[in-house]
Amino acid sequence: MPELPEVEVVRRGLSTAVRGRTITRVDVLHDRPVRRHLAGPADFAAQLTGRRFAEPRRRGKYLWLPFEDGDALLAHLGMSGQFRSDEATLPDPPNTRIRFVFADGGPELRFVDQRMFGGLSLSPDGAELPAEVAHIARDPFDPEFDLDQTVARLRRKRSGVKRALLDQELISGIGNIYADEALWRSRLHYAKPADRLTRKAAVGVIMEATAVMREALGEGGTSFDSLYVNVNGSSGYFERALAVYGREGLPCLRCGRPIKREPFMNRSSFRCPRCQPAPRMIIRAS
DNA sequence: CTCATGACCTGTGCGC
DNA sequence: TGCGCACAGGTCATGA
Repeated sequence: MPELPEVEVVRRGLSTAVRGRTITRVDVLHDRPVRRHLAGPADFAAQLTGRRFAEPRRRGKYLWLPFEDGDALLAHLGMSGQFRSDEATLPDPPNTRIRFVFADGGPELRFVDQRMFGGLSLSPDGAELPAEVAHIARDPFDPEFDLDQTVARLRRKRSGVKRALLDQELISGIGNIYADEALWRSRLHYAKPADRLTRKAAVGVIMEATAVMREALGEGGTSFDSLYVNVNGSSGYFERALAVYGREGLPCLRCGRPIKREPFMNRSSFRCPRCQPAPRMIIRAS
């Protein structure tokens, strides 16, 4: 589930659930999600114990939870990560990997991750911008996001436009769903060379990506009342608002032609064959 | 430097 | 019923 809007929903949920609360115990139930904490699981638990959470932050799909006395808990949800805030009396959800217990005896925080591509680590001095996140570009919700600079860099990429949109060092937060949605709205084929986009087209596809993520966040916000976000994608937003993603064989909402699914970058791309035709082959000089 | 590819994991649903 | 395979919303290391 987690692209920018979903991660932002989680960030807001964490703000409500853990800000101002002090950790008294950390249980590492599986080592893999703390693999990037190089000092090991026991050190991870020891370092966090006794710390109090401040306001959670986000860049792109990365989350970090600063502590009031410095450092931060760095988190990435990967493909299947969730944070859950549950009363301590309730059993762990399946695939619970890390459990945080708090001094106030209130709800526990549980990091749940089926595939374990995500993970947690302690980022020393990471309150402002963790070193692990420094290579990630600003996302379009960032007040300092620079559209002109991003457009200029996009138009220098010698790759297909979808690959460029997914490049978290160019613009962060966009994943497979919102890339496909932005391309459909912009009537662009995923393989259109980024450096053949007009300035207008480049601006347009970034604006559409931003717009679709903003709409998705709005949907997530209205239905959000706990930390649970459905990994299976059965939330209302996905049923109602996606134009192409996951709609293979269904009619294009603009022209009625059946949506095609094609492999691209070891994943699926969905497009309308009429609205988003394959680009003409370009023979580059030298 | 840039770009493309496969590895990293578990679980589910489908066709046979 | 059981098995094998395709597939799942991400990132990173490693090659060319």
